[in-house]
Amino acid sequence: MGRKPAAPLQQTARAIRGRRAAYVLDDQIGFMLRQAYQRNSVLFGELFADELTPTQWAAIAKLSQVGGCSQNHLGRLIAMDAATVKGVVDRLMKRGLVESAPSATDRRRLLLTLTAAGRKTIEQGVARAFEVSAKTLAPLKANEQAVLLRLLKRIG
Amino acid sequence: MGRKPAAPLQQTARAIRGRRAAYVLDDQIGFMLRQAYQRNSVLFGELFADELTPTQWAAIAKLSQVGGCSQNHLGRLIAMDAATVKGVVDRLMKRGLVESAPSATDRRRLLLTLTAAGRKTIEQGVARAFEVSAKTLAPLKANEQAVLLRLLKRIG
DNA sequence: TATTGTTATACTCTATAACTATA
DNA sequence: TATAGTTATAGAGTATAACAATA
Repeated sequence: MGRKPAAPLQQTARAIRGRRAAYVLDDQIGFMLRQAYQRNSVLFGELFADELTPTQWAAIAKLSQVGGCSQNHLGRLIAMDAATVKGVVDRLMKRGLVESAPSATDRRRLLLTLTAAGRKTIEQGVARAFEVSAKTLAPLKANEQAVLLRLLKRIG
Repeated sequence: MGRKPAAPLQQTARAIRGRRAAYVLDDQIGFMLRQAYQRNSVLFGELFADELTPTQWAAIAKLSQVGGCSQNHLGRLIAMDAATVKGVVDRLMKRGLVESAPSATDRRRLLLTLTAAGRKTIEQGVARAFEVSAKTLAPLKANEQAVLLRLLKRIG
């Protein structure tokens, strides 16, 4: 299979020469990020049989990682707005995966923790979550995967 | 600045040796994609002063690129569900950026096109859209940007 | 004054099912 | 009949702004 010349580089070269580069939507980082994230979400839905959304998984995985924290702090850890994380946590509590208790030291805070069911969900989900990541990256060779992750982390 | 060893590779190596790798949310491709896309969206919102969302921009940019097409076809071009694209197009028509007319050759179809206002929005937005892409990629050097785009396109 | 959490509102994404018009 | 496209509806994530309680 022949490799096509990289469009983004052509664009940059043109810009340097002072000519107007065409705006090609499909070559823009935002458009690519959206498409890649969408494909990842579909894979997640297939492997998790729609028990949990990627966002809900992120919330309980992070909660499992840190042991327990306030609602707003959890939001900061997983890059979610206070209003957003509230909705996510509400749904997780309704399913009995997360519980909250007022903090003893600061009565503004709600201390979030995983329930026994929540911990079980993590235990049973980790292998599948790894598989989602592997399948998302499957089009790339191992060294390319590592490069992508390293670069992606720096623009996040 | 010292470079830290790449965690994903360590994880893979561990998995190969049969030991259980820890699931670190922040090292998963899906989590990174979501964060990067979110940062891109924030930059978009800043530069477009919330006149348009990234999705709406994608719709009119693609429409400008292809000249005109049916609603469902547009959805396929920008990886959007038929129901999703309908909402987006409805909002764009309400703002007078897009108009629709029945196709002459296949009367099932509605041919979508940009209005004069829509074409003006594209003209005035392209420079800013380029800037959004540039700012999103700014943490990376030029050659790293090209590598990221090339790899990302392959997992989208 | 700053922070935590809540509420209200709006847009987007996704999925399903039902429907219309045409091939 | 089969297909392309549209419409209706619902649940979820995202963000902003305004607000009350607490630190």
